[in-house]
Amino acid sequence: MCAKQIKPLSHGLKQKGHRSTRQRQIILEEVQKRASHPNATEIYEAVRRRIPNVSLGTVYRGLGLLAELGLIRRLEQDGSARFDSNLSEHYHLICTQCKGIFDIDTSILEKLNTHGLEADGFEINGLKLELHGLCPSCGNAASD
Amino acid sequence: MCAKQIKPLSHGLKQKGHRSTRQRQIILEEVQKRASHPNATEIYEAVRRRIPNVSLGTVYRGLGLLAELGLIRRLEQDGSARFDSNLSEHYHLICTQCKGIFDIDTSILEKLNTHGLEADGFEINGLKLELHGLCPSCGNAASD
DNA sequence: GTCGGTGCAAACACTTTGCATACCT
DNA sequence: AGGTATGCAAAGTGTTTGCACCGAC
Repeated sequence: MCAKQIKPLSHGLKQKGHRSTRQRQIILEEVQKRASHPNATEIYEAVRRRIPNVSLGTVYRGLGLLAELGLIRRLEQDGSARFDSNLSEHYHLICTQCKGIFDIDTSILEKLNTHGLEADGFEINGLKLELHGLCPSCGNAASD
Repeated sequence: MCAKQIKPLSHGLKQKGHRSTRQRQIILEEVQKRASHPNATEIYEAVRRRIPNVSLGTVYRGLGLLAELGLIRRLEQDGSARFDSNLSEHYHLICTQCKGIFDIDTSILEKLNTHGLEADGFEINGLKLELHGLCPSCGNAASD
């Protein structure tokens, strides 16, 4: 009982009849290793350092499955997918200059009012809020 | 004061040395005509009904220019660009079922607290907040 | 052994771009 | 007239998919 063996993957996968494979393990590890919200190509290259002949298709399928199972989060930036292993509720700040994505925790709402973010060195000049849910007609259809 | 002749396009364009063309006029009109946040293909097809041999490239270039000049807003949904002629500050609700995009005005923040949106028939189950601005390192670099 | 996963390459969807011609100013 | 905008088609980018083989269970 020494080496800490994390097994959230096989657990999560097998529940739904999916298999735990070396590729999926490593894809998950590589996403978790980065706080940088990597895109599929970045993960592909990282995985390829460990499994040289892994295919890009496998990485895309793996990332998609992990996101579907809720083991990672899928973001979208500049029209391409990015992935985040931070599952806690948080928001993102996108730097308009370097295009970096920074995690901002939910206390942002307080900070926005108190100018706390400026104290943290961030300079906010716009925000985009998307609500996800059901519109009236889909909501009604669902309850038929 | 009968026929309302809107001329924001030529005004906006010429300021920066761009030309006012039939294609751009019609592209703008077609975006303004829709509250549905159309994508480039939808606009292309609408424009093509009026200028049958317009090219998709022209539509993309036109939409990009109009967005750059601030005459329309560019959104991003499911990895493809969408356009919105509603320039007032507002947010979006994306229906998880029909994928429709609905405009929500800024009083949403109040409504979120008071469950006012539910009264409007929307069922919210997630939100995505993106802040846009400068991260500490880009902010510092800019002030050098 | 079975059935889902992988590697590979082709196909896809969306968008951008190079170039000769057309047209706005 | 001069230079920007257009039409057309090709190229680019990011992502998905079909299929034969491979490997987890």
